[in-house]
Amino acid sequence: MKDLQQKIRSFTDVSDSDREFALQFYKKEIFKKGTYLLQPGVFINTFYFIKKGCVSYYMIEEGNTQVMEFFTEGDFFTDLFAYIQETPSDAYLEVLEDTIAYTIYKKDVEKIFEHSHQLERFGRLSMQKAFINNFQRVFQLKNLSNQERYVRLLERRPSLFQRVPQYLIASYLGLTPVGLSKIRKRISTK
Amino acid sequence: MKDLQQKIRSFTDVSDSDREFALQFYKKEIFKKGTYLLQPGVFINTFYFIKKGCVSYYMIEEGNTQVMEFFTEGDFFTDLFAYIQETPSDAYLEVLEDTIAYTIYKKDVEKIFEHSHQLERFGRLSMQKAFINNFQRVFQLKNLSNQERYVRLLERRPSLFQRVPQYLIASYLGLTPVGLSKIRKRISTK
DNA sequence: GATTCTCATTAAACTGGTTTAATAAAAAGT
DNA sequence: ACTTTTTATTAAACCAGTTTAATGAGAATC
Repeated sequence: MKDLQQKIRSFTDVSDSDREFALQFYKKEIFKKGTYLLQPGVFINTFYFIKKGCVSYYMIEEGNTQVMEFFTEGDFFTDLFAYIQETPSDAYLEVLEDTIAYTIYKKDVEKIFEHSHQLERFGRLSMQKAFINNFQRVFQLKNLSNQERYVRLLERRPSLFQRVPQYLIASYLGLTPVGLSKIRKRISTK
Repeated sequence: MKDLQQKIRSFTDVSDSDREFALQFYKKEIFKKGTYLLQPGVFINTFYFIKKGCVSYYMIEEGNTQVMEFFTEGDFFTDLFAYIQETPSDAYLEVLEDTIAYTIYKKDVEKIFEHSHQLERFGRLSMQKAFINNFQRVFQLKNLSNQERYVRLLERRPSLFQRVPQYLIASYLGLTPVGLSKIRKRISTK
């Protein structure tokens, strides 16, 4: 759990004993490609940390798959919207590659935050991080063209294009596969 | 500061003494229409709570004003992105109506979170709220048509249309004024 | 090795927006 | 009250995407 320890440390200073307390609740799990960690209508009470692998977070709106996010190595994730609000999810979490993750139940996460002021702070800073990520998403969706968003994704997460089919990336960018293909062509011929 | 007290209470249980501790740092301020609370290049070290009035949060991208949010009565706000990251802002916070707000400095916010575990938790839950708001924004930008977003805004924040010029609402929705006008016409003639 | 399935590209017709510019109406300033 | 400024609508030309359908190429299955 070195990677998980390191991740926690990257947010804020937590004492060794606090970190030990937190880590005891995590358990390592392996998920096969094609597994659903979550489906619509279900309550989600698990938080995940990816050690190795890739998971997509998407919804189906009027028959169209809408990819909200891809999670990869080093990401903490869950359907945070349903998790926080404690409502049935509208989303899928689908394992795109064989994945190794550390998992923890919400009730244990709450025990951790309850355990000390420092760990509660870790919780606040984690939420800040989640906010920042999401804010950048809003910024890009609102203020950048589809082409600009494609180019940025290519720059910032190039490995995604190696491991995820293009039609899912198109959906993530808010495009159809045809639309993305056109953009790629436009770029390559100039 | 009844409204501010109530707002804090709505997040989590905080003892009377903790609440007193927090409230001491807020001061009431009045801002005239047209005032900028923030401009690009500046560090923001203030958090605001609106008692009465309206403030827009926008950026200028390639010459175009891009409204990210409107804040009104009962909203906690700042340029949370620049505030968290402690980087110079890219944004404006412009007072759209004469506004009464309670303001607090970041260093005092940090004192508050430091003061007790319960207040730290209040901080975490506030961040969760900010995340949820922003998540819904991503959802709508990605998965709804412009027309659907317009209709929803009309339903959910009808008073905005009374107090904010339409071209700013267009920008908030990710449209030009001409585009919004067309959508309004399309809806009214069916 | 042949077949099937999945995925990316292309073409053609279409659509919901944009840009630019003109007009009208309302609000603000003198 | 008159003028100026701000805001919303409309029209016309345009464009970046969509939808549908066909084609091709690679990977998986038998």
